[in-house]
Amino acid sequence: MATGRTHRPATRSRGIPEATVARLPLYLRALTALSERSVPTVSSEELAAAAGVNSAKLRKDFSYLGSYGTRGVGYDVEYLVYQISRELGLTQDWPVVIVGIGNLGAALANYGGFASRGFRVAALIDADPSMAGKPVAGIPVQHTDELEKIIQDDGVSIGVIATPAGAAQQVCDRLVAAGVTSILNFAPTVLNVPEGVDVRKVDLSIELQILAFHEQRKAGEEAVADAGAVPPVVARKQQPSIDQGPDGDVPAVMPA
Amino acid sequence: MATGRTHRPATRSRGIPEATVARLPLYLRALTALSERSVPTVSSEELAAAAGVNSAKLRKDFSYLGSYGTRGVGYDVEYLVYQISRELGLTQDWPVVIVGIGNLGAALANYGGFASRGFRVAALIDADPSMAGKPVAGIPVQHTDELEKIIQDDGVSIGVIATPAGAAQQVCDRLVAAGVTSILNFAPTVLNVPEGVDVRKVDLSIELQILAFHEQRKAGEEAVADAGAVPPVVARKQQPSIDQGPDGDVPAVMPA
DNA sequence: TAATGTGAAGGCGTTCACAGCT
DNA sequence: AGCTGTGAACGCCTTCACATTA
Repeated sequence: MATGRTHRPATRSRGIPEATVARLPLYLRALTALSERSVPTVSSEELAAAAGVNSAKLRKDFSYLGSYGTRGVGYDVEYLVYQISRELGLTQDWPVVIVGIGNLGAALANYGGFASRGFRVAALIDADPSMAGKPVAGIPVQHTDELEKIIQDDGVSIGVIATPAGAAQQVCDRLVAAGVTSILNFAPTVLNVPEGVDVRKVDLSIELQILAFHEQRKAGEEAVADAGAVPPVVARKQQPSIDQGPDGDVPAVMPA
Repeated sequence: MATGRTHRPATRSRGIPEATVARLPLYLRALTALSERSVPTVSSEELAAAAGVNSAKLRKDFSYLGSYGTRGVGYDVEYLVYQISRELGLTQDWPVVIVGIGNLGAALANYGGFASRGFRVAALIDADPSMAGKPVAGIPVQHTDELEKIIQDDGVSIGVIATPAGAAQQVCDRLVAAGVTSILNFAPTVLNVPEGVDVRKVDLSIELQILAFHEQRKAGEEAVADAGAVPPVVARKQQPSIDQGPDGDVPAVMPA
């Protein structure tokens, strides 16, 4: 253990489950929409529908934050917005650096959702010297050489990596060495970080592959459902060999 | 139940856990890298390290696919690449449409990882008539009016939504009506879809908020750890009020 | 001998169902 | 009467530890 302090906070029952934390932003978004429509209170049922979860889960989630509802009535929208914002740490300002200002980095820099909720783009950083000074989303791009200085001067603790895969680990190492402790990684690579640094990844390719798996499965189920009946009118794509037995069977291809 | 067929496939033990499916692309990526370096075999320990998981989990994951390893030796890299690709449905070609060619949509269109693994950008679609015909990533943008025709002609079953939040549900409805059954949603909205349609979402804002939660927590732990000692040399940001008791306490703000 | 494949145990998250409060 | 808050049951996922096999 590198840090020499206990893994769980010493404070009492502050163990909000990770799954719950991941849903708080969803609730917050739905609540914000209600707030803008000046809706004063909302029931767990209504809010759950707006957030796309079931109401039991929502109530359980909220129970980890405290007893913020009123039985027989529901939740006070404004109050909940504040409580969840505070719990997520959005009542303070988080400066963020984006490294790698290609297509994706530029898209992120222009993303409005950033500023709206406590996040502020402190700097855009790119390794290409010809990018330096060029404004993207109204912010001048700075060269990678400045990375450490920017992070230290602005007290940046969250970094976004939007570089090519090959550069990601190196950028990550420099971010961490300079003091960044949370990283959002868009590069298709596994990042190695020391204990105490959080990494979340967003990976288009993985998401598509997961969809493809289920899509393939659907095609297979169709085939099963249609077995013995007429073939589907629109054969959307060639049927994959849906099954070849549970195990121990001969694969179609066995290299080497 | 809309489809009138059983929820689980009728075929035998093909119940690959969702968590496993989500990791298969990671393994595949690591294996592909090994394959390019002409590494013939790999142990669960090595491959797990490359994919950023522990080896027991990896072996369990692979056990759902079948017995593809050799005891005392490890896994044949090429063979595994093929098996996982097949399992994920990547041995066939998946045409994909991207709707909403703003900064993000353009970034996605230019993303190389697309073509590399079974996915092909069949069309780029945008509601702005002035975009029509303009090439992005070498592909001419088409107007939303063409959406249904494109999907049906090309047999597209996977759609990517990169529109503003306000347009997302409407686009989603049209995609689904035209035959799309898997959607990757980049818009910050909950999408309502009929049974049988898969939606995965990628939400920058949510990811950042989750990071902020943990970041805030770290700051709190530091404060606890440093209690009674000298303050940290670099006070990275103002300490959030780390805790105000487990529950039943008075909040700082109580609106209405 | 070395590393896979897998029962068994444990932990986490979801759902149920209802007690408790307004 | 209505809706929250939550113990309890359930199911999924992870981890352990070792029997099994090349």
